[in-house]
Amino acid sequence: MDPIIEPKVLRGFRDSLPRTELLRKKIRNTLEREFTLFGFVPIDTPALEYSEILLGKGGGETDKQIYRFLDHGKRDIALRFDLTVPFARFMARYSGEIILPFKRYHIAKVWRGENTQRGRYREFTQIDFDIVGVDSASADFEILMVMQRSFTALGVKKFKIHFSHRELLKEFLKNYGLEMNYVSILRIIDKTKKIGKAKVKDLLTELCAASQADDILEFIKIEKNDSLTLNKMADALDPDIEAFRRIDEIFKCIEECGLSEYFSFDPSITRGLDYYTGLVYETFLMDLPEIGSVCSGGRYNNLASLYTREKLPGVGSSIGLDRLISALEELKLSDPVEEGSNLIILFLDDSLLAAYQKMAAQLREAGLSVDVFPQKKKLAVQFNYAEKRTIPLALIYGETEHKKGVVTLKDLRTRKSYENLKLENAINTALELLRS
RNA sequence: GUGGGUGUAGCUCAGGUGGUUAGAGCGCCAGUCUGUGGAACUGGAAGUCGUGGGUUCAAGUCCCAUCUCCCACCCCA
Repeated sequence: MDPIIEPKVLRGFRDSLPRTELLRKKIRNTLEREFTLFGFVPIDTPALEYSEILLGKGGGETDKQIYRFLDHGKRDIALRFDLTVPFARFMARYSGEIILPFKRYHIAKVWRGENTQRGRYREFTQIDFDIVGVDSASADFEILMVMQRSFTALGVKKFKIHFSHRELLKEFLKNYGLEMNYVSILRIIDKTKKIGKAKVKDLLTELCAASQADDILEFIKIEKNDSLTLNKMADALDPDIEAFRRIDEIFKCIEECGLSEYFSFDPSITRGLDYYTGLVYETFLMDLPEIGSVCSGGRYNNLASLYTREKLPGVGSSIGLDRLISALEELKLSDPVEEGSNLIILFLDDSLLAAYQKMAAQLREAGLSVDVFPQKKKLAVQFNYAEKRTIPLALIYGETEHKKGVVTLKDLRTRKSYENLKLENAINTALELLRS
């Protein structure tokens, strides 16, 4: 005998069993329905791109742990590690055909060769949605509302979208002459929720004076309510700057739509990525704060600068589907998915094989999803199979039924039989039982 | 990438200080039961002890390497 090859999968990669896959599909459908209600349209891009496209000219591969290799034609290529960079390339390529403002969503797998951990894989699905081609409060708010609607549609009740505006902090740091450390300071502040204020202060004092670190921490603190927080910031800065006006307008939208309970102005939100220029936000599940943000993003003023001279502002958001699913499961918000069909036709007699298939076709015509047990076996085995696959109904048709020209329908959930039914009556009864 | 832990049948786990053919429960298959299943009983299949080396007369048990998963850092989704 040949040796057996172990059916293993690559580290950080996973199979998805029907139960999981059905759940993923359901969540995708829910989200896609929301996106569509807002007028977003789907796009897709290739998994593989020229490395130059993904890495930029400098080829800063260090951070992203990109899967990169030569193909058979010696092309230097790589697997996409996010959906934003391919989107930028996409926009540059089709700038002539796409009508702006453009609202798209993109649900696809991405790959990163990073070290694995629970909820962190090397292949995972990302859900991005963006509005590009405008820089306006309306677009900013619309993205926030898509997020709010999406989580509500998924059945999440207690969540909060924390948002801020990067310009505010930038201005603040400029006053202190710290703008050259802008990005490093942003990254440190971004960790506040995770590592706590004391540690953040330690890290900050490596970059500036201790008193300045205190001032920064004071600046990013959330006050009792949003307007107090805003007032504090307005006192520290020139209250006339554009960022305040933008935040004001967003607040008006939130209030007007009655969504205040879902939003919180939080100056400690900065996002680690350096391409954000305006609004930034993260979403937290109140019953599961430890998993961090489940949906975040922000405004950028130049999406595709690497690939085109055209300036393309936008605002967008990204959800990690895998993390979202494990969160929903932990919160018991993902109702168990039925993986079976509606009805199974039991196999009692070899001579009736064709009759079973014909009946199945008729039942499917009526909109039922139908399994035919594929071979003759003990009834107990057939019933057990149906039960394991959570098939609620069974159709029994053997010699006795065949002679009488009737069928027996059985509700496997209640174990109640409905005998001597004509097939049409059985179909109606089945549809009725499924509705209950 | 750095540091720590882990790995025995499909699943959950037993297997003091190395010693003959590696066990249990659940699950699976078959039968008792020629057309109405969740019970019981009887029997059965199933394990390269993660993988590869080494030490030893002898290794699931000790040593080394490697892989997996988990935890922290990093980074983020």
